[in-house]
Amino acid sequence: MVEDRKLAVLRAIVEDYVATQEPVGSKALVERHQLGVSPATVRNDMAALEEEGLIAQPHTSAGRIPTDKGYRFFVDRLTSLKPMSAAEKRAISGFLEGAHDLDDVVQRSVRLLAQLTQQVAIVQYPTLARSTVRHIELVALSTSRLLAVLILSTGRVEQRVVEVPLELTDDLLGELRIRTNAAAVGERIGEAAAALGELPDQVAPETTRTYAVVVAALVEAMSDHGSDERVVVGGTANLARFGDSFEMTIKPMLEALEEHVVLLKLLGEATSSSQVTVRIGAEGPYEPLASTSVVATGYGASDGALSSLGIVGPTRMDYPGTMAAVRAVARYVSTILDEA
Amino acid sequence: MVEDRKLAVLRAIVEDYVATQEPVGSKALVERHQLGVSPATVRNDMAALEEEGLIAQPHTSAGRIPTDKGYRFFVDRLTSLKPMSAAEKRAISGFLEGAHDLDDVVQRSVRLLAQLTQQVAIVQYPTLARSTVRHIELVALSTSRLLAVLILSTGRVEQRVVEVPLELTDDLLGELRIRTNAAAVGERIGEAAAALGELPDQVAPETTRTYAVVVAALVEAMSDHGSDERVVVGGTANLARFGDSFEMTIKPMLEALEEHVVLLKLLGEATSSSQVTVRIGAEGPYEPLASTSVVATGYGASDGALSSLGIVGPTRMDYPGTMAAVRAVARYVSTILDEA
DNA sequence: GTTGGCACTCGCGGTTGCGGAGTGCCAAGT
DNA sequence: ACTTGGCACTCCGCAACCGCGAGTGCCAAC
Repeated sequence: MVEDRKLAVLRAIVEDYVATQEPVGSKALVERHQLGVSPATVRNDMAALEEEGLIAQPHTSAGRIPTDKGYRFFVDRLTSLKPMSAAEKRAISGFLEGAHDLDDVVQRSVRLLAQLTQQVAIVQYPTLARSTVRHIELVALSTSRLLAVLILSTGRVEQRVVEVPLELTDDLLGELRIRTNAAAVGERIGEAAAALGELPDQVAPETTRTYAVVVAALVEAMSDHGSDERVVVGGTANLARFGDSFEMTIKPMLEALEEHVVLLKLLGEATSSSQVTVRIGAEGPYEPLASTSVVATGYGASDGALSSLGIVGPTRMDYPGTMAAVRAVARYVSTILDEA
Repeated sequence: MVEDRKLAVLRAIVEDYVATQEPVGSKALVERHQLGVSPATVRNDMAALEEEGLIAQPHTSAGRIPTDKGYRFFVDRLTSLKPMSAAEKRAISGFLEGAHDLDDVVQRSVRLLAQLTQQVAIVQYPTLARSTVRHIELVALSTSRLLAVLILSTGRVEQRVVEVPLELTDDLLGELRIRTNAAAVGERIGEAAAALGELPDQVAPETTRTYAVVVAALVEAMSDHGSDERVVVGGTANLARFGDSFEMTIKPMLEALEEHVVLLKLLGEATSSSQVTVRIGAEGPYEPLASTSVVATGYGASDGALSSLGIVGPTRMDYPGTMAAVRAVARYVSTILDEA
């Protein structure tokens, strides 16, 4: 079938270009892949593929390279994730095994992902939206200041120092502790914030203001880092391996990596899906990264996708391998979070 | 005085080279600075400076650039920190004002430092060694697991999940909580760990193992992140401004920035001193960074230097400005920590 | 629809040839 | 004892040039 061979040619071009990083010509193609046809035939196919906008030549009389559209086609139709080898699986679980902390899990995931894909890895902290309040602890610092500690089911801990208008006695502190915990523990942060918000009205008038400031701090701790989510980046050293134009790729990339808001936007699309999402070149929302791709997926405990992780690298990358690695890491991290 | 002029020439060379990033010749020098002598005279001085190893020429018949030794001389003898302008001071305190978290303080400091110096900024988390235990909280997760939360005077919070061999009752948990707090609160982590270590022997035999595992987790939380200190990096995008050779400077830098152990070593020398320390080029312990300099200083609450922060950049940098910025940020951060 | 042949294109690497900035040295001046 | 102008020399950087070779498109034959 002619159509079939054209696609085989596209696949071969993508694979060779990814491997060698050089435009690939018709002759080299038939040598490296068993297409069973002559270079001339391949040339005809290439002309057709170019017509369709799937490949392009950097200059007349050079080999072809895939266009963004070509990669898109390749990813969507010509590839299936290659499963991880047993050794790789062992490496992954081994790497994530020893984590005792939420911070630690995230940290290790980034490192792992960067190492596995040889790209720049990005991991978003588990979103708080779905997490519940595990415990609230209030510690007196002086007679007028206390430390409010908020412990969430994801293992995240937030803390705020609060100045209170009333002198802090043990009794008052105990009462605060009991009431805030009663109102919030076990609730999702949305409901917890609401329940806490009503507390000040339910207590003796002279303590209303005190309750109000403490509650305000807790609610702020919930919403603050809850919506303004954090990301961690790793494997920046892999930028050095890109060999791509510094100005075009590396510089904008470094700038983007500093802007966590941008990263969140890049990952954002993938958060909701447990599929691996691929954004190729200029498909994304952020122009400076027009010559890079993002491979990302949602992850999280079994009660629904909580957050996302992924990698960003040059459009010319090993999509099947990268996608498989991203998926594998996401799954393992999800399991770990489930256990905790 | 001839000696004086030679030093003026060295200073001029450093300043011009830092500004233009190009080898500076005798003619350009007399034009840009009022040296009051002819180019020929400057050439003689330059020859002398080269003799002493303070400057060098990249190739015959090019201008001169300072050597590491030249920079050293410049930093040690020819420069004094230029004080921050009022506007800069305001910017600094404004930037750090709104921080409510230890994480937040560190995060903001990195950003601030990176922005101020236009270099890559590194901030080490306040060391735990001198900090004291503020509170220990134990929360039951199930009948056999509890979450141990350790709150330190620096505002740092560590947490560990512990599997206990005994069924957890409220009584047991309360007892654990009271005893661990009694043993540890107010102590430096060294003493706290020691005091906690004796706890298991002082309780009813059937609870000894339970105490032991909880204490082990707490002690581990103290020592773990206490010795293996954490650092935060920011302003990587400034690498792009270096314009230096990618292979020589940027690549090893990216690699070093990933290796937090290396960064700690780089900052390490400065931790103990409240002076601003400058390490120029190959003076440092890490060969790949032979063409970069580190400007760092200790910072921390008034009870002694706790930690360190600084920047790393190309040897060709504005030392006076950078040193001033590093010192200013360190001071402000120290004040903030003192208040908390 | 496939294939071999052929003329053509064009980027890349190496070479060559200035121009200019900068130097070192020397002899003269203060 | 320094400083200075002059001068010959060096060598980098840049631009132009050239030839090679990979690769293409097209066509005529199968």
